[in-house]
Amino acid sequence: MARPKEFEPEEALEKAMRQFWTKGYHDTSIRDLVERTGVNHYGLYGEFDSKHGLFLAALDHYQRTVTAEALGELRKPGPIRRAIARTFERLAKATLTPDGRVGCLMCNTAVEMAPSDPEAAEKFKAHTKMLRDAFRTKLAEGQQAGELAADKDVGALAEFLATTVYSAGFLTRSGFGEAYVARHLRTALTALG
Amino acid sequence: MARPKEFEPEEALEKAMRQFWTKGYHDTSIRDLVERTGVNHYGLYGEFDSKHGLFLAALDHYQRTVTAEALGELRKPGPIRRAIARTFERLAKATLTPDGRVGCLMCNTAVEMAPSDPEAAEKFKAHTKMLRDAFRTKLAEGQQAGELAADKDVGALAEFLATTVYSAGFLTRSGFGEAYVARHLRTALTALG
DNA sequence: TTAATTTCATATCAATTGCTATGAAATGGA
DNA sequence: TCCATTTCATAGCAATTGATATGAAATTAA
Repeated sequence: MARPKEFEPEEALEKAMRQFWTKGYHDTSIRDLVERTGVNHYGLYGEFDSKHGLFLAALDHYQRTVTAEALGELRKPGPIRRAIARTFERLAKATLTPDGRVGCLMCNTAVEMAPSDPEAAEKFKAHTKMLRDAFRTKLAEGQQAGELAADKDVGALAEFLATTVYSAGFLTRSGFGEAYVARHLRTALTALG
Repeated sequence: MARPKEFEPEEALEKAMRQFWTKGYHDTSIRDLVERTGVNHYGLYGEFDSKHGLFLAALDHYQRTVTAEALGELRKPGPIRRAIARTFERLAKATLTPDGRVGCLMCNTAVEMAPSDPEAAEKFKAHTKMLRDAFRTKLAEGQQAGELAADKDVGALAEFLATTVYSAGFLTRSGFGEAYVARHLRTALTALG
């Protein structure tokens, strides 16, 4: 019994996420977000309370979509090295979007916001945990199957692989080409022995 | 035959660098820099032209001091693994300052500025080259001495180690503790075989 | 049709941004 | 001492920031 919204919240969130992903938090203005999403101030604030609230929602959206999707590779059965390499490939591909070499939103956010924004830092930590847990499960599976030496520290390797995901995003955003990133990932994988 | 300056340019540059290191470019205001350096607008602009000019000078200063100093470890004779581990230790220590867990200024800058600031991106690339060249020289030396398998790709490993330096800075800035960072560096070193 | 309700579009707010202008203060040469 | 020169301290500039206020437009229940 009122005027209907002219936008889809999920769609606006997706667009806002891409804006933050490209330009970061501080260098993205409300006006940028209004222009990008096509949603006016009233709509954005009604849905997300503030610029900061929208930002946190965008971080959740990133983890729920981009990351969760790529980690699907680790849940497929098969040799661990191939599964991990494919996960890397998918995540590396996600660092290149129509907006350019945007990198990884979580890596970008950690660098820009973690020291000064506890809420953003917490979202980042949750993201890292998601990566680490997914890698650890697959690694433990591989160790049991004899694909990974028994004396390897699965926990340490899982942390290492999670950090490597951020490294790939970092390299892409920094301007290094796909070959450079691929070389880094290949070298990192040798740590599995 | 005029009023003398009341500040030391090099000292002001050092303080400005630490401000950018802590808060990044966009979130550092001229007023922050004036307060931190103790130098007034006139002095800063007379010496560095603009906020952006001061930022670029701070990047040079970082490479000339913090980084160059740590890479000294690689020029000492001795086993390569120990030399690299010590370089990592020194660079990791530099990510912790009186301002807190600031990370690596070049890593921070690459994430924040590289896509939108060609001049900052160039400074970052020069920094990466400095790291990579230093690692490559030491690795080649070690390979000749038989410390590194002959089939190892020294160039790829040098790139990997350079990126690992940024990873350590990233982890510290993100809030991970020293043990976490040390574990990452130890795992990364296993890529040397 | 009317009235109530919600969204839309726009104007505007105080605060902050990078930067410049202005005049006083401090030096050394004449 | 007086003057030219340079720096200092402060005020102020237009532009932009995140956020809010206002009134018109669109919808449904009555």
